[in-house]
Amino acid sequence: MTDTQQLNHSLRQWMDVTSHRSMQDQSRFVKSIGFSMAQFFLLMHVYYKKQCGISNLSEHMEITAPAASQLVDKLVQAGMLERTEDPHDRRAKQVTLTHKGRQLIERSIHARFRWLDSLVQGLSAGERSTVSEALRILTNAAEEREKKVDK
Amino acid sequence: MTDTQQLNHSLRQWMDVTSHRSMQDQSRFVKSIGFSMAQFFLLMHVYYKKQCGISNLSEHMEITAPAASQLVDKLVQAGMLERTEDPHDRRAKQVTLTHKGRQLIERSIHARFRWLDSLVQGLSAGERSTVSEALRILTNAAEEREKKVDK
DNA sequence: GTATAAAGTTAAGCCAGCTTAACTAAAAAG
DNA sequence: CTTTTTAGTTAAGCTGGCTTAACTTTATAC
Repeated sequence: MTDTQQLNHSLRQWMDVTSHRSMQDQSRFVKSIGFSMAQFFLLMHVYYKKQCGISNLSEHMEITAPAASQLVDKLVQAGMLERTEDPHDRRAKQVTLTHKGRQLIERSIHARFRWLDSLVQGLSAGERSTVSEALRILTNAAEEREKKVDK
Repeated sequence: MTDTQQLNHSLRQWMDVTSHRSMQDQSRFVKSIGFSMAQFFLLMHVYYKKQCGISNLSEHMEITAPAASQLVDKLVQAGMLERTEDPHDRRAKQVTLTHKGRQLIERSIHARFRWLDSLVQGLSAGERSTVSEALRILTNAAEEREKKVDK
């Protein structure tokens, strides 16, 4: 087996295991906090964007502007989002997370983190350092890639 | 920084990057094939269970039995699931994926796989082997853990 | 400065997925 | 062999998220 085949195999196996897990966990978490997937996705996007407008959200989530507007509305009412006027363009709105909203997303990330954490709990010191190094490599690669996509 | 701290840091960073990505991709994929999240989750569960009953699904997805029954119904009509009578207990139904259903889930896994794949594309040979080894370790750990949970 | 385009909202209506209630049929318990 | 429990379905009704259509307000083009 060549190195490339080896890697492809590892990737495939890993995706197979995690695709199951992560969806399940995510969906349970979202349900447990009483939000819908749509609402959660939206909050997630704002979390990573830090700040964005309605049209950005609608584009990103592949829904119409009214749908985005309404979703934001409910999340503002729920105290998760803040919607303010863009000072540079008074037509536009700036949507940002409130403290409460940010906490929620961070809790969800932490919940996912715990699963991975429990996995490495049983590993030897050597295995841990290999995993640690690999994750560092992958994270960097992901960030590099993100930059390119953002153009 | 100790090894443990190092690992924790790597884990946290990685989760931060992937939690964004994977949800987004998943949601886009599901939308693109014209299914709902609920339907997709259900298919996913059947895929990993190989075969299961309505009550199992309802329990697993945390919805009522009628809801599960109805979801299954639509997916049977869509040609994704097969619903047969359990020979050992004629009250129960055995729900399994059709060929078409299995293909769909495999395509979704493959779609996620492609993202990871594109990440490792730019890595050096040394980095690749580290990543490959780490994924192997993690996959094993996940499988071990799964066994325990299943008791 | 008028016309056009863009950002967002409001309103009306549709559909999917969920729930509860009421039911059928088969198995398990007594 | 009757009673109770279990597995699943059907029906009615609610809600949430989505869409299109119509509108307001601000920015951009000519």
